[in-house]
Amino acid sequence: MDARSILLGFLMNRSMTGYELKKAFSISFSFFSGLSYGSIYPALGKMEKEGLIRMQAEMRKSGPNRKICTITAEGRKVFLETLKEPFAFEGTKSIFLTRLFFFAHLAPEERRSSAHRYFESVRQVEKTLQRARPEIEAKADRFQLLCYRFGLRFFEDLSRNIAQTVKALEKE
Amino acid sequence: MDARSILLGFLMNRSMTGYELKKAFSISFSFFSGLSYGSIYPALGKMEKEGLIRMQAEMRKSGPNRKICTITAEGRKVFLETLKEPFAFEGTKSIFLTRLFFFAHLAPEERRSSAHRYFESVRQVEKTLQRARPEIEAKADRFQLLCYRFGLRFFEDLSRNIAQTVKALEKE
DNA sequence: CAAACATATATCGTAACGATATATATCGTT
DNA sequence: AACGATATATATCGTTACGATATATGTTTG
Repeated sequence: MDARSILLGFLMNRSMTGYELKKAFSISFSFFSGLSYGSIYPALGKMEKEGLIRMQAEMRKSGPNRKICTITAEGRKVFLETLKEPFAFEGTKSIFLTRLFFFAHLAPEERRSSAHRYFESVRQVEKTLQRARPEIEAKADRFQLLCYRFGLRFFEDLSRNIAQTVKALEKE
Repeated sequence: MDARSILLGFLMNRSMTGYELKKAFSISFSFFSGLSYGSIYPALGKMEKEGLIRMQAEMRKSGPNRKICTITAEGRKVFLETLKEPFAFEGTKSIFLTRLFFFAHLAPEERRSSAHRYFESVRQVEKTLQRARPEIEAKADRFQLLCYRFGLRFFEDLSRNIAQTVKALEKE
């Protein structure tokens, strides 16, 4: 799914500004998807032109002016069609494997420290996700909870997998 | 690592054409990284201008003309510097979780069939990777073998994780 | 002998990222 | 009261990368 479909997905529930859409990602969504403002605002602008959303400018006395985005009937239709399309595995890019692939060019000590530092960074993200549990459980629907649990297991597996690789690097 | 560093990494071992570089990906590298011609040729052109590689045009009587890329001393230096930089986890995008996140908008039967089809596509990639074993073991160095084994475990874990999610979708 | 496949390079439009610019409002602190 | 830091809010710019497409030659196969 491209940026536009994801934005439409969020707007299916309620109207939001570009800023709110960005925040929506950082809460429950960030560990498996994410969009920057450089993607959000151009996508919103295009979708308004195409009639998938409406944007109402709101002049406020308190705080900077906002543009509230509301999905149209056409937008809902397009989103649901996209969601119904079948989807298959997409090759995931791994910075760790890309680096490991060329590790022959590093000294043994550089390999070990580099891999270990990466392992720690993964553990850090894992812990952050674990701590987000109350926040996510308060807001998520049934399927978003499945996403969260998938994420927990994913990081558990990933940690174990990297640990095994680090171990293999250490006995050389 | 960006496209350029990966291309330099391959050129560390031997000189290659853009076409050969593309093929190098599809063998052992494709399941965790990959570049299209739309990335390769512009990146090679730029690196030649910057003096990281040399490109020798080869006029052949048999077959289309080629441009053989050779890494320079400066290119080797830049690659090794990049490889030595520390790296951390980068949020991985998952088409499965992005879809699952919005599954409330699908009918139960659509959810089940969609998730199951995705599961099958992952199994398919897993099997392809398993079958590539002899080919990879023949060419890979110690670290590239670690990449391969990481990949096998990764798909094993991923399959199990998706299967659990599919199971949760089925009992509703 | 034609079709299909493999070799080989290159560009175009589009999507997306990350950085940056701009502006207002609030909150804490000295 | 003044200051800096943080939060709210929109937008664009340069760059990277992808996927599709164009172009051309050579080889294999039905």
